[in-house]
Amino acid sequence: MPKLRSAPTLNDVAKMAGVSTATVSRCLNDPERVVDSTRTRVMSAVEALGYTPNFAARIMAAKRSFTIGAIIPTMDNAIFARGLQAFQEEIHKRGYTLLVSSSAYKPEVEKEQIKTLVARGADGLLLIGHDRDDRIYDYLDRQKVPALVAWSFMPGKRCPSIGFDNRMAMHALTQQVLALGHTRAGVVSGITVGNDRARLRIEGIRDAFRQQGLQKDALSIVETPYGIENGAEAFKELMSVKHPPTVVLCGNDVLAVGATRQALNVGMRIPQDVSITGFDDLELAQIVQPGLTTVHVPHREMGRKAAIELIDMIENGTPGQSHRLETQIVQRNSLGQASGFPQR
Amino acid sequence: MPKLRSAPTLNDVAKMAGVSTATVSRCLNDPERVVDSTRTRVMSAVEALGYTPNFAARIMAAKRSFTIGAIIPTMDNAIFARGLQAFQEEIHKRGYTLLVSSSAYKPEVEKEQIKTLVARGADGLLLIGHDRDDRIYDYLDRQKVPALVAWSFMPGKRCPSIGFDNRMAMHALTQQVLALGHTRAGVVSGITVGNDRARLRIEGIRDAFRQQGLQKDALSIVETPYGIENGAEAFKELMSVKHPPTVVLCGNDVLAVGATRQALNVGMRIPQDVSITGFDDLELAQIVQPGLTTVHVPHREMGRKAAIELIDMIENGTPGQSHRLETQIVQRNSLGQASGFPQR
DNA sequence: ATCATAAATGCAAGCGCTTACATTTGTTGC
DNA sequence: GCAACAAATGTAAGCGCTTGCATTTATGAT
Repeated sequence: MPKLRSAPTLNDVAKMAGVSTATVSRCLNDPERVVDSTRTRVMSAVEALGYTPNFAARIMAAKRSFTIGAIIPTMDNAIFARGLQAFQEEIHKRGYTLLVSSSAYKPEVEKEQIKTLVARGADGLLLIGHDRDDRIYDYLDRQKVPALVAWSFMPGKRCPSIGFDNRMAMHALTQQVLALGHTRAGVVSGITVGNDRARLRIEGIRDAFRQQGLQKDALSIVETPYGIENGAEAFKELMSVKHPPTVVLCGNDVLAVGATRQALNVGMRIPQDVSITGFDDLELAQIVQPGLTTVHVPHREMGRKAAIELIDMIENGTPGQSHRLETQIVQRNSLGQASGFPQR
Repeated sequence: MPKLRSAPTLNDVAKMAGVSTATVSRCLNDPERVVDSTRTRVMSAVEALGYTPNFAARIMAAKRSFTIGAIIPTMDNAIFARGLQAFQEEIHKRGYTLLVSSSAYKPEVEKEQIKTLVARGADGLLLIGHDRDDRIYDYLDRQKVPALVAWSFMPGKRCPSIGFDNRMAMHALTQQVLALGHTRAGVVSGITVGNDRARLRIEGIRDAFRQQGLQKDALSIVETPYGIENGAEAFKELMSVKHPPTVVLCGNDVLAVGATRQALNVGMRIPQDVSITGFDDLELAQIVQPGLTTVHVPHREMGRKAAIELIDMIENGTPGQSHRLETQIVQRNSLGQASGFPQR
């Protein structure tokens, strides 16, 4: 029976070059260890056969894959794109490949993806935010796969993190808002369950209000999934009360853009009639009219640092160190004084 | 010497449950084949040990991974996000996992990523556009990994494709533009080398101009990488001549948004002073002011159909069938009459 | 030449899983 | 109670690669 032609293996190459599989393997992974003449012979056999190593086999034998996995909540908008791109560039420079998958903000999907990536031999994992079942961390420990959290900075958690202090950043922005005389604010937050970033941003707002001695009911909060449409809906909801807020603080730029569109649609002027702020400083923020006042997050730097730290954890077995990055408020035109302010 | 505690294997589970590894394997992959009582026993061992199968081993033994790879040119903006999300949802429904990587529009990186994904046992591949070295298709054939092209529709190529006719779509848009009296157009295109989409869109524009009997020099074309900033730069360049075009056709929405910003920055009114069009109909297009007239691409449908087709190729060994999707021109406000038109 | 030493290569044991095939156990009809 | 068959389980051979160790070959000092 004729054997099906199938992908060439190490063995085929070895036979063709007249050497052992070990030598071929070394040729590929550690070329200095084999003498020039054989190497040339082997390489031309590789070429002639169009051989590519089978990673599954390689991973299994070497227990090392030079692959890093990342699980992000969504690919559907730009929130994670820039940082991840930087992450990928950096690890690529160091000989690793990135595999990404998205959890759609669903904890159980994330769990599954983590297992998939680990089972597939990822040498390390990049995760977003700290919020997840403790058993996942146990699992990672047991499998001895180092993981690093980004987009959040909370040292002392089970996973080292590279990011910024969501709470303080939002706190600073809110202080600025309050200084402009606003006393009633609406908040359009992302879904907070399983999302520490969203939760902490709200806390930051609350901190500032408390500090200013404002009542609790000065704040009305709506939670909604990320998405422009959702931002618009939430804005509508916030505005449909007797004394609507004079400013709407949004959990991110995508929501803020939705809010902006809705405001414009119903003929409100920004910031004269209502102020709007965002978070992230995506490209969107400078495109929308009026330009969005928002919190700038150093996405690329975060991606790069995360890559460096994670690879250190992988290669040197270090526990990993957390890094805190600075955010910065970007003034554009969507935030103004509260109407009627100053008054005395 | 104490053995390092390491991840539990099939063997550990088998021992704990007092069965053979074969039974455990069957429990996991084909539960009906094992009787209830043993299954319970095995499952609780799995639970107790926190066992997860090692994919590398599984792939190697089963020659099947239930993984599909996708290589997209970039994750840095939203162009591919929506379609890919739909793709992922659909394959997930059918029990597959998606692994994504991005080539940064570099052919040699793409080639490497393809090999990585194949070597890693991907059962099938989703590729963007047809433009690539023939040897890559040879390689895919040899490895017997089915591949499908999206974002392009060109039956008869080596790979079946699911997408739209970039040339016709742009042709239709340009006809509409010309009907408004424009006779000099600027074009901001993506880099055309290795990018059939970009090239075909330009061809579509040329077709329409030719049809209208317009001179060749009525068209000035600038190529630039995708990116808002680049769009702005390109626009500036196009406008810096004696008789600048009255309309700028952009290869995609991202470039168009950049062009829009630049126009606004130098005080031009859109569309009174200059018209701008895009391609893709990203969310961006409705956010920018004025709303962008563009070509709507059915991203989600494309993603879904691609998933269905590719899985059919994988599971039934079919050669794969190409599907053509319809695009649609979306009128917003960035396209208007040529200034001074109608004139006679 | 000769022997110690280093460099290059080969040998073969796994890595953790699936699966054809063999064996055991359970079921059914008479 | 037993043959005949089906269902459940076990056995063991790989899948393609890496790598510790053994062996061969080259190098160089004497």
